[in-house]
Order: sequence, then C-alpha cells, then structure tokens
Amino acid sequence: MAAVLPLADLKRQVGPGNWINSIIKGDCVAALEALPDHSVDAIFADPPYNLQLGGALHRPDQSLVDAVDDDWDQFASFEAYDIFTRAWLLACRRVLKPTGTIWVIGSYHNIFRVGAIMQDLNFWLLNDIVWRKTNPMPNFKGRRFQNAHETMIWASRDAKGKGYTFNYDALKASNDDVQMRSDWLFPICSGGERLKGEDGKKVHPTQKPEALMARVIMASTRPGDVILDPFFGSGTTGAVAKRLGRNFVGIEREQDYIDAASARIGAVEPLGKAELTVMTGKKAEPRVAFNTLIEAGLLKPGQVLSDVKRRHSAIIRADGTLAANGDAGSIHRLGAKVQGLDACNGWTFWHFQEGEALRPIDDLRAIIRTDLAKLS
Amino acid sequence: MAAVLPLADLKRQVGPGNWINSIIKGDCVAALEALPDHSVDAIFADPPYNLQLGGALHRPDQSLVDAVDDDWDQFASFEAYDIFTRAWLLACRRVLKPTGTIWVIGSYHNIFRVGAIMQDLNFWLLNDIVWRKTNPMPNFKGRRFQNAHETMIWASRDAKGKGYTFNYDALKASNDDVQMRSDWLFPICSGGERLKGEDGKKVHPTQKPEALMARVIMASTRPGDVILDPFFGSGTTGAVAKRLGRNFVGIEREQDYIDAASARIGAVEPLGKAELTVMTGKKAEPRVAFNTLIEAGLLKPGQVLSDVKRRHSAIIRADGTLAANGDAGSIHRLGAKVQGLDACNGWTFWHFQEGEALRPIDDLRAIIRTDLAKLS
DNA sequence: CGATAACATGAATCAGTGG
DNA sequence: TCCACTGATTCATGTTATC
Repeated sequence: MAAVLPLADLKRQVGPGNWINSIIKGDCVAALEALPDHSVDAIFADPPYNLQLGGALHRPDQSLVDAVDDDWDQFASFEAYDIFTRAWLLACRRVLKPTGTIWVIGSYHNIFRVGAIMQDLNFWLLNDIVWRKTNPMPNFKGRRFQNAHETMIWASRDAKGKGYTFNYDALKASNDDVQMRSDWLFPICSGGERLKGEDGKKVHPTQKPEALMARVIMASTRPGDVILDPFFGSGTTGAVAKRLGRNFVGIEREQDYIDAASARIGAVEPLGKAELTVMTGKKAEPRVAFNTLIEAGLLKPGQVLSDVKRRHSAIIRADGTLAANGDAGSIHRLGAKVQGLDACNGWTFWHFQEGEALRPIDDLRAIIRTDLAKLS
Repeated sequence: MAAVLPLADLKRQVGPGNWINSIIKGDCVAALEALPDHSVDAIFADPPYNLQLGGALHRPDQSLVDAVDDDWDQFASFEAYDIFTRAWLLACRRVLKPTGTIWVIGSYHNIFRVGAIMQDLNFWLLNDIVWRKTNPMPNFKGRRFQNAHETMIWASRDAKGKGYTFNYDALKASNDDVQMRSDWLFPICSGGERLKGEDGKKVHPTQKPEALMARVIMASTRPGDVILDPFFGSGTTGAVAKRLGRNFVGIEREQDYIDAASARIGAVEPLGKAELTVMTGKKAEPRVAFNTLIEAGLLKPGQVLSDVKRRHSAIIRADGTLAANGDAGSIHRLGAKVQGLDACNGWTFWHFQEGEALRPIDDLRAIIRTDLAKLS
C-alpha cells in the first residue's frame, strides 16, 4: 500500500520530503499550496473535462458549482471552469521546478480553455500530443465524427524554457530510428488493467492506460524524478512512476479512489536499474576538446586535415587551432569559414589521412571517450 | 478566372447575390460586415496561427528553413490575437445560417485560444478533428516531438445546434463501412498541386491540401451550398467547392493571392452529379515501432532476446532500446553492432523464447499489424 | 533514355555551457 | 544578463542532375 497523507498532517510540517511517494488527501489547490516551491520535476494532470455532462465542479474555495441543467447559463459555467483551471495551474506552476515540464490531458470540451489559460500563465507550449484510440466509443446517433482521440498539452514552466528533460534519443531508438511524432496510438484502458470494485463496476470513470502514461514518463523524466499528479484518481501516474523508477506525489479528494490507488501502487514491482537505463545520444557525452587529441598524440601539429571530398584542407597548429588560406580558428569556425557557412561541426567535417582512407576526427574523439569511460 | 469584387463595390449594393462565387478584396471583418445576415451555409477559416519564432532555423545540413514570417502572422501579444480572433469569429457568426457549421484550422500556437473564444461566443463544438500529416517537417534540433498534425474545430452556430448538415452515411460508406473517425491522414500540399509563381517559389506559405478540404466539404455541406472562407489565401476552398458543385465566397487582402486563386479556380472543372457521391481517403501501411510491442505487453523490460543461433543476446530496456555488452541502441543498431555489420534488420534478427522455441520478434509485429489494419 | 544519385523543402513558437 | 563558443541535429516526397 502506498502511503496516504491527510492534508492536515502535511500542513503540520511533518518534515520535508515526507510527501514523496504518497497520496495527499484533500482539495487540489489547498494541497498544492502546502508543497514547497520548485519541488517537482514533472506534472501530469487529468483535470475534470467539462461542466456540460453534469460532473461536479468545485471552485477554489471548495464550494460546489451548481449542477448543469438545461437552463444553465453557459458563460457563467465557462467562467467558473476557467477560474478553477487558472487556480490549479497557477498552484502547479509554483511547485514545478524551472526546468520542469507539465502534461495536461483533455478533450475538446475543456482542452481549449486549458491551453489558452496555460499560455496566459506563461507556460511555454512544447507540443500538443494526440492520443489516438484504437478502440474508441462509437458515435451512437450518427450526428458527428467518432470522437477517437484525446489531446495532451506538453509545456515547460517558462517562456523559451530551456533545460527540460526530453529523452529524444531513446524515443527515436525505440521507434525504428525515426523521431517520435505528435500522434500516438494506444488502446483505451480495459481488461485486466481496468480497476474494478467488488461489484464488478469500474472504480474510476476515466482511468488512463498505463502504456500512455509510460510513454509520457519515459519521454520527459529521468529515473529518480518526482512526478506530481494533482488529480490522482485511480493512481495510474503513481503505478507507472513506481514501476519505472520514478517518484510520485498524488492529490485526491475521494477516499474510494485513494483506497484503490494505494492498493494498486503497493502491488507494483519496480523495474531493475539495467532495464531503466535511458539511452542517451552525443549531447549527454562528456566534452572532449580538440586540443586533447593533440595532447594524446592522436594528431600532431603540422598535420593536414581535409573535408571528406578533399575540397578544403587545413593545417593543425600547436595551440589546437587550424589554419587555412590565411585564416585560423577552432575546428568549427574554420570549417564554417572555408565553406562560407555560418556554422559547422568541425568534428564531423574535418578528416585525417589513414593509409589511403580519410577518417573523421570524431573517430579519435570516440577513442578518448572510451578511455575516459574506463577511468570513471 | 473567378470574379474579384473590391469591397467598395460590394458596399455600393450592386445587388444581392452578386458576391456568390467571387473573391472579395478587403479586410476580413469589414468585408464580412458587408454581407447579409444568415447568408452562408458553411464557413472554413484558416486564420493566422500567430507563430512566435525566434531566430533563423537551420537544418542539420545547414540549409535555411523557409519560415512563415509574413506580416499577416505578426501580433503584438496574445491579447491582440484574441481581439482579432473574437472580431472575425463574431462577424462570421452573424453571416452564418442558424443551421450552418464552421470549421477553423490551427496549430497548438493558436488553436486553444480560438477554441476557447468560439465557446465564449456560443458556438457549439461538435468535434475537434486531427489532420495527421504523412510527411510533416521533422524537428531538427531534437528537443520536441515531431509536430506531425494540425487541429480543426468543427462547430455549429448555436448551442445544442440542430439541423446542421452531416453526411454520416456517405462518410461511413466511403470508409469501409465504419464511421469516420476524428483523426484524418493526409499528405501536406506539395508537388503539382502546390501553386508556384514564375520564380518557381510557392505562392502562399500555408496552402492546404485539396483532399483535406474535400473531406470537410463532403462531410458538412450539400451540393449548391455557399461556403465562406474569410482567409481565402491561395483559394483551396474555392477550388474544391467549385469542383464539388458547391458555391464559395472568399475574402482576401493580398492582391497576389487573389490573382493566383482566381486563375486557379477558373481552371477547375466541376464534377458531374454522378461523381459527387463518394470519395475515400488514402490509407497507409501502419508502422509498428519496437516500443509498441512493449507498450502492448507482448515483450517486457528485462526480457532477453537472442539471434536464432543463440550466438548473441540482449536485454530489453524500458525505454524501448536493447542493451548488450555495454552497448545499447535500437533493435537495428544493436543487431548490427553485435555482428560487426553496418546494418541489420532487428525485426528478423532478434528472437524471443516461446516454450523451447525461438520466434522472431517480427511475429509479434504481425500480431499488432493485424489489430491496426482496421485503423490506418 | 533509363536508372540512380543528389538536391530541395514543408505553418517551426527547435541548444547548452561558461565567462 | 549578455555574449562567445562549442557542436548537435531531419523525414517524406518531389525535382533536378548525373551516369
């Protein structure tokens, strides 16, 4: 069983960190306000979808918005939903680390309002992701297209946000070596994965599939990260986070959901470290300066480098710069200059002679990196 | 050549109906105000997306991406964009028949604001439709998911709108007798369909594909209906409307676009009545990524794969890559690596244990494909 | 002339670090 | 906060050039 933390206990300052991997029982905004600034790495939110289907909606002060009926005033309802949305998003934003990202899932009933408010609050939209359902419910009346998808918004905390986690290389490698697109195909949650009560009825009306959650987590978090879910429900976020070696914090009001989620998460076995290692690309590798190749004796001052088609050549100088045609500079600057470009990756542009063949100097950097790896 | 109508002439009341099948030259809202109440059956709007681009973007080969940096896409703030959006949507609403519907296309940059404002103005959202692009531009920096879709909102004029046109049966018949879903697959507009000037450059930066427009028109209008496009651009709406036996009204400010659209529409041959029945969308062979097998539970992280002669083995990681001997990568790259080859088809190389036998993981892909064949 | 390679391009909010 | 510098990064499709 995952720990359950009444909000009152949390507020009594039981100590920092005690809320990791627990479900906070209480109102979403109130519970968020009890968490420290910049304390979570990622947020996944599955807020109430709309007012028009009769779901209960609470204002930030926990008062109940009047139930929707045929006479309801549409503007007042949208306004109430906007106030609610702004409140929880703002509270989430404070809790999120500056390098963190947030996911919000919704349908056409609410996602446009959510997205616009996110922009108003200075979240910086990175992608909208379409979850295409393999087995959506049909449209029974034949008056619309079958509503076969939901939309997720992925955003960083700040405009022009930098430094967020995106495991690009792992996603690409797992996707037949082409980059992952913004349209994802998954079945809806059903069968054995769907939590059911003793009466055989589903515990939660909108339980999300673990496969969807797993891709979200694998894409935008690292092992050990803390993932917050302010509308925890049946606890899919917690279950998948635990399985994938991440930490979670859930917020939920309903005791029935908390009970089901707690038991569910308790039964999850985390994967081992080897299975959880995330594939990284060159960006994550240690930097090796060009000078290091000279110091290691792999290249020598005076030696000539050229591009792969031998159209340009340059001479290595003892200070670790290249010289050609009266110009000199780093491998990158000079590579750009001789080609008349703004930028150039000198590691892949410049080649050295080995026998009759040309090899990129990047091969030599790989040798250095291999040696470095043995040391660490 | 389609008729071009300066807004001043229209205001001089040349007579009702004279604006049918013509392009009104002028500002969008001003032109709309010159049209009568409840005079069009459907609206298709492709407003500026309000892209907020930073500096220049280069492809990995250093070529420059031709960005949409036109003046008409520049707005000072979200607030300015909202004011603009509210104005043209309100003007559209007056012109639309009570039984009419409106389509608006956009991307994550603007569609959330547009959708929220549509709801605020009492449009009643019927569906959001995802246009999945077969050939989207990649993400060059590897910092996001490939932005592979755009979103269309389809709405009726009034809340609980009734009596709008939706050709449910025709769509279903054209879709292998299953109801049309909310995710559509089409290529972007290129090749011979893409309008080009004498300099060989594209006339309009965001010309929409005719196939997309055709499905919109076939789904939500009847022959003889009047379709308004307040951001006419290169005139795709007019060209497809004419071909499909519908009438159009376009509004456009730029003379260059008007000239191109007018000539384009003039060259269109309307289809005969018999051909106006059914048209199908293009289907594509579903791509199945290795990750899909894990997400579907057919393979599990930690499980060991080997080649058919058990000379090499590798462990499946949660991120959808394989690991062996300290190396890691996609099923293809690692298969190549362990064999010392340049390339390898991981689908046929790697096998999993089933009882005492080894079966290629390609067998599992076949299972997924069978399930997906219905979707494409 | 045919096959193949090379090049071009599409609604894009597209980097991270250290001084 | 700004600036300089390193150096990582693309998929599908259509068109043109080359052999």
